Amino acid sequence: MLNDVIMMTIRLADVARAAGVSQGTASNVFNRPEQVSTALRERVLAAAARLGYLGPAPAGRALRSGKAHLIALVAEADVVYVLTDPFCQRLLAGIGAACDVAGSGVAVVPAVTGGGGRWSMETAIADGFVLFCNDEPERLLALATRRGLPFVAVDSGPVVGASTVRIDDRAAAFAAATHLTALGHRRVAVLSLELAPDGRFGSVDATRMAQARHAVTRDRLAGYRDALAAASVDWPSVPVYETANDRGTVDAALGSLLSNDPRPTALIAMSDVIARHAIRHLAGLGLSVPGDLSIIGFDDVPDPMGAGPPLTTIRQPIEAKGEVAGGMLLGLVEPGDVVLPAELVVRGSTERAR
Amino acid sequence: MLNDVIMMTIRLADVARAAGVSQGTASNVFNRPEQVSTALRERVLAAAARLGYLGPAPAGRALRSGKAHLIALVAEADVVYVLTDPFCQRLLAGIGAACDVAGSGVAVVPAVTGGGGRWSMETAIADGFVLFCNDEPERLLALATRRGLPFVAVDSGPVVGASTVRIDDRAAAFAAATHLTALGHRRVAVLSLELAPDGRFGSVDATRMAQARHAVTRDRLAGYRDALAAASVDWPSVPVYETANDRGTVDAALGSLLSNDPRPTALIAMSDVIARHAIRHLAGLGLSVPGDLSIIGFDDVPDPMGAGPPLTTIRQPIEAKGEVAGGMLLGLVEPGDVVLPAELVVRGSTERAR
DNA sequence: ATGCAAACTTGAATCGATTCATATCATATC
DNA sequence: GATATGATATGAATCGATTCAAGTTTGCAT
Repeated sequence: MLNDVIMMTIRLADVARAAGVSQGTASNVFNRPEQVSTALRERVLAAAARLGYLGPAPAGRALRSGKAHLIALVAEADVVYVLTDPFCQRLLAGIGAACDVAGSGVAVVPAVTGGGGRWSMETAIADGFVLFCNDEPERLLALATRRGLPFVAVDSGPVVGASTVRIDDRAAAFAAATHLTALGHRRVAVLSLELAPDGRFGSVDATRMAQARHAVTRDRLAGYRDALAAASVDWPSVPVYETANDRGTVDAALGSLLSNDPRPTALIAMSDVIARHAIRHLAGLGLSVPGDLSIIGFDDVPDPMGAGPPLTTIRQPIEAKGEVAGGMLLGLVEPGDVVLPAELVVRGSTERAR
Repeated sequence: MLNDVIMMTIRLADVARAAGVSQGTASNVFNRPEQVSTALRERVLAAAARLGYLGPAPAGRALRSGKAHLIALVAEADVVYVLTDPFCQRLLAGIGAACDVAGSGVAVVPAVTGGGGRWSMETAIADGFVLFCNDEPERLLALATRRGLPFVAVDSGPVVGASTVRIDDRAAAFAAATHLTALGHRRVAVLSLELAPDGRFGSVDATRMAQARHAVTRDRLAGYRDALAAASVDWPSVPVYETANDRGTVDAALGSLLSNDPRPTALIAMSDVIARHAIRHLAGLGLSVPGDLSIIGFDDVPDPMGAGPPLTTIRQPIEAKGEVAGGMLLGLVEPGDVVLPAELVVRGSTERAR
């Protein structure tokens, strides 16, 4: 024992023994120093230093205390996706802001892992989850409920019995479409996000539209419709195309859309990403924005490419969404259904119809 | 006991008892199902379902197994800073890529926390750390060593006994400055990152330069010097200004720099952030880039503003840095001192001197 | 001296799982 | 029929701390 050459990790119990105090006291030295007399505290600390004790082991502490001091952003996607997507990045930064004030950490967690992965919402050591619902929220909500830890859903729409954070997508979309009609546009088309996660894209009819399951998509669509109808544009004849928020599906949608005669004078994109892909596609065809077509986006995320005209869009407070959601989990914000403000930002991608 | 109304969490032991097997067997059902006969496995699973067992509790598992399935990016900064800084974001995405293949998660950790924060490199439950050394690495390295978990340092320069990931900053800086001299520029000035973390900015003399502690800064400076000297530019007379990579210090540096007569024809910025601030400052003065001055940056990070001319710069593989560092921690990449390639990217912010 | 409250310590229980050496049992081999 | 083999199952030890009721001291006023 005395001459043991094997390097062993020092435990709190070893420190306590070396200092000649109980383990409870040793624990107090590290966790509530004011409870321990100065002399004893120093004796224990000295013993700890002498033995090379590294401080209370986080895993043991987490097991016993039930706190991990970590909150996680969960999405139905890879870790890389979350860390790469501009929306998620800003959401994460917002969560980080809340964590910084509470002294917690932030992690990224896929809802489930494939293969032998051991890191998912089911296995993550965390105190709570922020659910990023970029699609029907049911699955994520079910998983989170099953895990039995607190959670807050972002962009899920209202959920009974759960805390949620969102904007009024319908009103914001109404403002977006109204901006265009106010500029005199009457031949408009909508480039939508996915209505259902079934891999179907392209032209959308009324049946399909009624299937929209994701709150955000459904509400934005409703807002566009209301605004156009309010301006006496015949909604059923407005072309609506479904895209996957990526280059391929936007290109395909535009290819089909632009063969319509007469061509629309304005495009309503349900995201800035879609809007920018559209602008790129149009540029490839020699069409200018807003000269030939006006385009309005949604979200107000910076352009990773740094190219193209500044986008007219709806600014939504993404960081604030994260900060509120994280704050709820950390006891900084009253839980509930929080609706944050969004606003129209007019830049250079829209102009008066000719 | 039978009529206990209190909701209690079900433990593995409860499941084992209910299924009439040992706890060891119950554990095997969840962790090495192939070790357990089908009949028994189903019996245990049924008992688990009946009791509403949520699966092995992560905290208990982490304590016993010593694995957290999480790796963390550590910086001497807030969580928000890391999640906001474009360099860190990409580093994080690279780490995430490695995590995705290994089935691990990724978190952000400040080196130390202020106040009562419980989340720092000392307390995080993780399997290893990626150290983002944007300054002298000593402190971070010491902290990581003290914590006793594996770590990999990014941008620390070589460190004996530790794994590191970096680019050849000196060679890359040489290429940057050579690009300018090859275009005929002879009156150049350097906008540097911080040489020492003491809050001193502005004009840098030889003494100060010799104090450069951060490997990246030191090496880039050396590269610029070598390249300029190789083109017979008198290095001691080249103005070097230290900035904090932010608007204020860049503005101040340029204010002083541009009063020199004759004015430089080219600026060498040690980061794209500095370069963009410089361009903005010059634009405010009615000076155009590259018309009036050429500017070269470093890093190749996208412009969050999406404005200004496309920047000539050095592209460094930031995601790859993260992926390699993470990979080392996860056993996907051989540990060691890895030097990744960087390359000159010529865009529109530099042109031939007149 | 005595009584009492306040301050400090202790010890044992507990958090929830994993691990591995050993025991059991049925089958296959000679 | 005896023995070796492989597949399964067991149980106790262990990971490393926190917590709290109960016990012991100390300090102070009377």
